[in-house]
This record gives sequence, structure tokens and C-alpha cells, in this order.
Amino acid sequence: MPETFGKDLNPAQREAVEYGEGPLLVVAGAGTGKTTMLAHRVARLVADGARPDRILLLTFTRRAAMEMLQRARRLLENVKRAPTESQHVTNVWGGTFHAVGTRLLRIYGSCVGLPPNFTIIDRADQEDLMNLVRTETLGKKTEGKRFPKKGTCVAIYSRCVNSQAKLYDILAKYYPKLEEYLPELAQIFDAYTQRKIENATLDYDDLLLYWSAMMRHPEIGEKIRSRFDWVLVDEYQDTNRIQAEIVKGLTPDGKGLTVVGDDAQSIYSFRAATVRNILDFPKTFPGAKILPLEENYRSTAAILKATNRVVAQLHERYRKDLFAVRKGGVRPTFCRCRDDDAQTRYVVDLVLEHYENGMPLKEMAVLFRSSSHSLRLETELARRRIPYVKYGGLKFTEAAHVKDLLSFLRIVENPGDFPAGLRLLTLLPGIGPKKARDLMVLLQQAGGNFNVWSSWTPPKNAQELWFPTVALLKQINEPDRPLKEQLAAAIEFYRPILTEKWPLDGDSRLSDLEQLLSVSGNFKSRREMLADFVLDPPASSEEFADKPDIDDDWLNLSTIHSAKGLEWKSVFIIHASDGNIPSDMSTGRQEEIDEELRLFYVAMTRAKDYLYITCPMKYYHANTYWGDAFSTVLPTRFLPTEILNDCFESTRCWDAPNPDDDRDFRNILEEEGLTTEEWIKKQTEDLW
DNA sequence: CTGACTCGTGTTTTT
DNA sequence: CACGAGTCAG
Repeated sequence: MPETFGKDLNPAQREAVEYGEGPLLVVAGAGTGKTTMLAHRVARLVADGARPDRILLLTFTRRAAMEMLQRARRLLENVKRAPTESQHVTNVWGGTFHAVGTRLLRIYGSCVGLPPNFTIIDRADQEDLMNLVRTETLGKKTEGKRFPKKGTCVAIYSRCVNSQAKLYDILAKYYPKLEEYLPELAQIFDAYTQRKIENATLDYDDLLLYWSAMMRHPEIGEKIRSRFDWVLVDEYQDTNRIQAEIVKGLTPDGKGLTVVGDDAQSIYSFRAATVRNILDFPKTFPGAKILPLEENYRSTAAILKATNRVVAQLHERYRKDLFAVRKGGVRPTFCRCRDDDAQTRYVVDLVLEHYENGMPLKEMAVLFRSSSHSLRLETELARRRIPYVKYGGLKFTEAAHVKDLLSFLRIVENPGDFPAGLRLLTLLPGIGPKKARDLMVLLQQAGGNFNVWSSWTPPKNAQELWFPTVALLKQINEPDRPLKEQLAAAIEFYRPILTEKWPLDGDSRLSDLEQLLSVSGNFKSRREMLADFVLDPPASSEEFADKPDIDDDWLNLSTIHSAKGLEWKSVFIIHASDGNIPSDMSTGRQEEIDEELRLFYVAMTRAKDYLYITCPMKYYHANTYWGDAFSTVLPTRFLPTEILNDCFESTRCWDAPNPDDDRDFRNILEEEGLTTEEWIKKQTEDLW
């Protein structure tokens, strides 16, 4: 092995990089150089003669894959021997399970009855389709009952599929109140599945299911298997059962297989991810080598001391504490703030202080549990003209006007795409759900030929727009029409509809569409663009715009989930109050609380040098019709006094004078002579 | 059947 | 408040 690959690695990392073709599980704690290890391993394989196009690198985001391959490429450039064309790392198959599955399904999907022009539907489309089949199969039978909403139906369905569990068990465990609807749910799930097959529309889960099905096909399974000599899977703790089955299908005996993960960072069980995949790895692949990485390079000792204490509270855990390579450091700070305003001020002031001391904004991040938690901060950043980019939350491509526009292309790409068709058709006046459905059925019976729509007689108020609509679709459908022209034509048609639909902010929405038009040149085809927008949507409109109009320095705001795998010099975790961390919605079962704790652990371990955790002690409810004008909260239960005393500097930010109310939580305790526990009890006892 | 209306309910994380 | 589900007049 060339010397360049080893010199920055510790013995454990080096062993992982050099390890041969037997199944390998690397249990990599937070900040232990997992990405470095994987990049080196890919580079090492290529340097030793592996063909990049026979390497499969499955990661959690496309960004992670690109980053690793980038690093591998740089490492290879340092090797004397110049790589030949076939050795080029860009040929590695890298990406998420969903993206790689899509690529394979385009090639081999016909063996499982899938035409190559299938379209992929996102969560909102799934809900629309679920609604459609619900009214079709159950009609008015559900009226008057509290039948689960479409979103809940999709959630239940998805959990069944992803965990490969019986509907009955899922209902009993997660939705006990809905057990009585089991027969109806089973019925609409059947119809939903049937519908997707007929229409060549796949949801996220299908991409995995179909891939898994292909692996079981005697010929095609073998064909796919023999495409790859090496399979590397990152973030293995966040894979679900089907993904594990796919991996098993790719390398039944584990030959050439490397998986990397950390059970303490498993935060996607709501998506049916299971740590069992890591725990059972040795059983699934006998003879597997297990290598732990325990040297933490990222955080200072002071920060690591705190994160180790926090993770030790896990009810169930399988690993020892990490030890710090970086000694010393500044103790993390825990700040009780008067309210959201005080918290905002505290964070912004500190951000500016670090900035003035020479730390670029890019090296700092503000993390939060839920996307809405950053709203107040965003307002303040805008007011003070501090550039920022927000990750997580609603995606650009999920905005109604963007979905409207894309539905024109989707219906042409796949005339069976019901969610797209319904969306598009109901834009027209006089056409509601019923007519739209009938028209889609008509179109499908005609084999997707839009001429059938020409001979349809629209109702009076639809007359003006109907024939232009059909003409537009035919125009988009013309062979060899450039993608850009297709989009431009659709925007032209859609413009008046948009202006009428959103009289207030039509202009900004329109400029979003112009932006869409200008990035369309980056895509090889309509098919690729549509798939990309569903599988890997731009995380922020800034990212989408390619170059932010702010300079090249900005503050990162991110949900904790979206911060996975990233690191910054300074990290702020805001809204660390009980009810947010852990979220009120996930405090039912111990497993749920454990997952919230792992989430908090992931957030804390993103920090390299400075870590600030803030908690507003009071929340105002501007528009509450149910309850008080404000509520008093407690800091997260994951930072009990002992940990705060041992590992944190505690401070307060109370500088938002509010004459209305001076009683804070501490005062209440003092006045009433209660302990915290007693106070909580008192808050809840009335509920019974 | 569509679209404007009223009424009730509830609030996370994402490929 | 915001959104979905149900109601009812054309």
C-alpha cells in the first residue's frame, strides 16, 4: 500500500483501510475520522487495482458521497502512478440507497415489470394518491367516523413496508387507537399498491422494495451482484430492514462488504431504521471482522467529557466512552434565557463575537430540533444583515408553485402519474377532483396519447384554458425538445394561474420558477431532473441558486437531523427545553426517549471547539385560543444538574425586560418551596 | 360536480 | 392560525 494513505491514520483506521475482502463492520464513534477512513479505503482499493465502476458506495446523502469521493480522488493524485481513465474515482457508484436503486431500476426494472419511464412520488404526492384510493374504495363509508387522515395513513403504510411488519402489529404498537380501522386500512393499502403498479409511479419505499425484489430475481439478481466487487455502506445504524436485505442480496457472503456506523447516533427509527442491522451484522455475515474507532479527533476534551456523560444516560447502549485526542479546551456553556427573544440576542451576540475574533460564519452552526424553532432567529439575522443558510425543513421543491410547474413535465414523462395529473388538472377552473380523475383514467386507457383530451368537452368555465393546456402538453411531449424550452413553455402557461392563485407574493414565486429554468441546464434529461428533485432536493434555496447572493461566508442553521455527519468549530443548540428536546411527541416509550437522547448527542458532538446550549424558560403563545398567554418550561431532562455542574459553565440571559411578568420558573419554585420534580408533578396531576 | 363556505382540530425529524 | 374535512348552493 502506498505510504500516502497511511500517514495521517491511527492504527485502527489503518487496519480498516487495509482490511481485505472479508465482511467488515467499523463501529465508528462520533468524530473518530470515519469519513477519512472511508475515503482512504476507497482510494486504497483503487490504487490496488479495483475498478471504480465496480465499487458501490452507499451513503446517507448525495453530498456525503461526493465529499468522500472528492477526498479519495485527491489521495490518489498523490500516488505516483497516474490513474488511467477507467481508474477515475468519479466512476464509483455513489449515492443514497434510493438514488442508486433508481439508477438500477431504470436499467433492470423490466424484470420486475417496471417501465423505464417510471416517476417517483414524494410524501405529499403519496398522500394525494392515498386520498384518491380512499374515496374510490371506501367512498362515503368513512364519513362521520374519525378515520385517520391521509398523512397518518401514509405513515402507517410506510412503517409496515419499511419494517416488513404486519399491519396489525404496527397498529397495536404505534397506533392503538386506530385498531378498529384495520380492515379499511388494509383495503385502501391494497388499492394504493395496485394503483402504483398500474401507473408506474413509485414512492420512496418502492424504490427499496423493487430493488430488493430484483436482487431475488435469479438472473437479474446475479447480474447486479456481479456488477460490484466492493460494497461500502455508511451510516449503517440508520438503515432499515429492506436496506439490510438489499445489502445481503448484493453480497450474500459479505465478500467485499464494509459497513460503518455508530449505534449511539441512530436517529431515524421513525423511518423504520433499526440498530439491529449493526448488532446482528456478525450473525448475518459469519466471520465478520469488527473494528471499533474510539479516538475522537473532532472535539476538545472539555466538550467530549460532556458528550460522554450525556450519552451514558442511554437506557440501552452498546459502546464505551470515546477518548479525546485534543486535550483541554473551553467547557461548554449552558444558558438559561428569559425567552425566545433573549435566546436570540444571546446567540447572535456570541456569533458576532466569534466572528470578530476571526472565526468565519461558515465555521459556526445553530442547531434545533424542529424547523420552526429557528424562525425568530431568522428574523433577527435578516434584520442585522447576517447572511445565513438554513438546512432542513420545507424543501424548495415542495413549495406548491414548484410542484405545480413540475407536474406539467411529470405528466408528459409518465402519463400514468396520477398525483401529477390531478394537481395539474385541478389548476384549471371548472375541473375538480372528480373530472380530473376521470380524465386521467381516460388518458391511461388511450395509452398516454393526449389526443383523447382534445376530444373532451370541457365545462363552460374551463373552455378558455382547456385546449391551450392540451396543446402545451403535446408541445412538451415533442421529441428532442430541449428541457429548457419545455420548462419555459410551462412557465409561460402557468404564469397567469400563479398570479391569480397568489396575488400577494406572486412575484417572488415567479422568480423561483425562473431560477428553476436557469438550473435546468445542469440536467441531462427531463427524467433525470424530475428524479433528482425528489431524491435529492436542494436543501436550501441558496444552494439551489448555485451561488448565494450573499458573499461566500454565511452562518449555518440546521435541524439536528440534517446536521448529521457535519462538524463546525462553534455549535449552538437552541430551544433545549424539555418538550422540544425531547420532543413532546416522543416521550411515550423508553425507546422514543432514547432516540431523542441520541439526537441530542448527535447535536452536541458536531462541535469542535465551542458548544453553547440555550433554553428559553418561557414561551409566549401569540395566538393561543387554548391555554395561557405564555408557558413556563424546564431545561431538557438530558442535562441533569450533576452533568451541568461537572461539565458546563452555566449562565443566564435575562436582558429582555418585560414589565408584564417577572415571575420566572426559579421564583415559582422558591415562592412555593417546591423541588423541580414536585413542580412537574403538580403540572401534570390536574390532567387526570 | 365544483367551489365557497363553516367547523373542528392540532403542532417533529426525511429518503 | 392554518389546514383539512365536511356542508351546501348553484
